[in-house]
Amino acid sequence: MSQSFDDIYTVVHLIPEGKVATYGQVARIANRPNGARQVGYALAALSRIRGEHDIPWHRVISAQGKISLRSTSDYEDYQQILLEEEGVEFGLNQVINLEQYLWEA
DNA sequence: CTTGTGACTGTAC
DNA sequence: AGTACAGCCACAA
Repeated sequence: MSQSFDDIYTVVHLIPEGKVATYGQVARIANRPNGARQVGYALAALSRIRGEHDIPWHRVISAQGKISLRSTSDYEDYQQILLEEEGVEFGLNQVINLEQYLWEA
C-alpha cells in the first residue's frame, strides 16, 4: 500500500458531513503542499480498487467549488446528489459556496 | 530506468 | 473572463 495515500485517505475521512474540502486543502493537511493532483489520483484509485472503502470522496471538490471529474460524467451527478443529501447547496452552475461549506480543519 | 498521463492549482497573457 | 503554461507526485507501460 502507498503510505502517501494513507494520509490523504485519512484526511478525506475527517471531513465532517455537510462540509466539503478542496484538493489543495486536503493535500496541504496531508503534508503535501502542492500535491493536489495526487489527492485526485488517490481518489481515482478508490474507484480502481472497486472494493470497500469508507472514504467520502464526494466531499472533495475543486478549488473553484465545482465538482471535478475528468471521466465518467455520470458520477459527476452522483457526487452532487450525495452532497445535496448531506445538506450542501449548489448554485446555478453547480457551484458550492465555499465560504459557507468549506471544511476548516 | 524513461516516458506519458492524470478526480489539481496558481500565475500569467 | 477564457486560455496557456508550469510545478508536483504516483503509477502504468
